[in-house]
Amino acid sequence: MAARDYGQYCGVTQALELVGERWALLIVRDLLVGPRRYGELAAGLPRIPSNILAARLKDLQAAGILRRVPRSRVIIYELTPYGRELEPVVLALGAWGFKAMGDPREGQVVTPDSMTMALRTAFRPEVAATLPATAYAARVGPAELLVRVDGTSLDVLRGDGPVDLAFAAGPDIRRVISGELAPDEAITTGVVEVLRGAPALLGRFASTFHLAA
Amino acid sequence: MAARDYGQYCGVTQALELVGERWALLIVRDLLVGPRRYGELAAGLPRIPSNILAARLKDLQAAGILRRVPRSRVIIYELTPYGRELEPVVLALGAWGFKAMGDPREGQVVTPDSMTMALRTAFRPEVAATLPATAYAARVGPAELLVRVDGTSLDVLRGDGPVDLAFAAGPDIRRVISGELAPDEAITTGVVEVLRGAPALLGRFASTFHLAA
DNA sequence: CCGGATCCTATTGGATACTG
DNA sequence: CAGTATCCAATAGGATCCGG
Repeated sequence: MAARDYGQYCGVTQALELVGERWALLIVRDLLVGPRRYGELAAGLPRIPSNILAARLKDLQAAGILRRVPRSRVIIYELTPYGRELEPVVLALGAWGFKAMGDPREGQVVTPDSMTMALRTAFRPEVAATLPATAYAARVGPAELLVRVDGTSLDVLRGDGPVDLAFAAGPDIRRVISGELAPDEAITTGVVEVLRGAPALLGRFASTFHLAA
Repeated sequence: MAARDYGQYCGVTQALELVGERWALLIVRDLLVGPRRYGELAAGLPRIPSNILAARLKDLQAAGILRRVPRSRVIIYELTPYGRELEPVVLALGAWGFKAMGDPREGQVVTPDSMTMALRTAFRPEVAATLPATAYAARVGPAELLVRVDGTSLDVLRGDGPVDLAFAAGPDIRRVISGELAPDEAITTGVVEVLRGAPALLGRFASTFHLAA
């Protein structure tokens, strides 16, 4: 889309010329979680052809959205400050798309980076501020995340650490976040499996992360 | 983009599968201003081929984003409530893209609907609330808009009416909105031509509509 | 193995002409 | 006016290959 011109002098068209091409905003989505190597991006976007990934990285770099940083023999891609300003766009798209997500289709996966951004989208700081600081270990499919909520701040990390509640769930966790499925019901029906900690803490999780459907 | 699947169970990918195709969000942008006929959409998107416009309208309708409404012999396209919820996405894109807009390129036009959405993007209700209600007639290129600000509410309409300030400008009006160009300087350099009313009111306009660059 | 580049095919988009 | 139909150009997808 970049080269082809919409022919309008307008912020929206300008934005779409820079990040409107297929896959571009998904690369940005993953880089919003943190700097990534080429192979990590490819792994987080399993269906992207390698030539397209290479082309997009080039385009996004030329647009000043990301930077290639050589770091001890490997190349790291990271967003520039201007690229990071796309976060509201990605969050708004994610919140809107969330409502249209039905049940997972055949072959659809949940990646750690997409899950991280989904949690950021659903995070309600004003609710979290009223609750005690809590750490969760959330496994959704193959994505294992350490989620730390403290006051109005949210951290989602890969890796382990001490947590108050550890649980595993399938993509149906969406129905808990949307409020369609009550936390205790999610546990009794097996949608969420509590691995460690007090099952009641899942209610706190559901209050902290919520998006209307 | 719609049929081709990103293969992820994620709000962002879901959104991009529905509105990620070329031209789709521009159709939504224009429909956010108001219901439009096929020919009006085509006029507001001068470079869209008619087959693409027809295809997008079909896709967007199938996705539940817009509706075709037969109204007294003609067909009107209007957003559904779900489609209207894309407004934050379009505003976020517009605000981000605004910063990357350089000077207008050859052949780029400003349409009434894109200008309307740009004003909505730049509107600062918290500033407007501190100022007296004001009506402006703004002509930017061929787009002539009646802009009414009252308290925290903004109305942008086509057509005429009594105004406090009428002015004409080129695309460089962007530099006033970004704060690059002071209102009085815009007038003395001819970037903005005041047609009726007190030139000092352009300062009020610039405070009311502002987007950082 | 990582980070791409290349090649070829399949789809999509663009320009224009045409029709109810 | 509100779209279809057609044909060509541009992009995306998929497999494979290459250099450090």
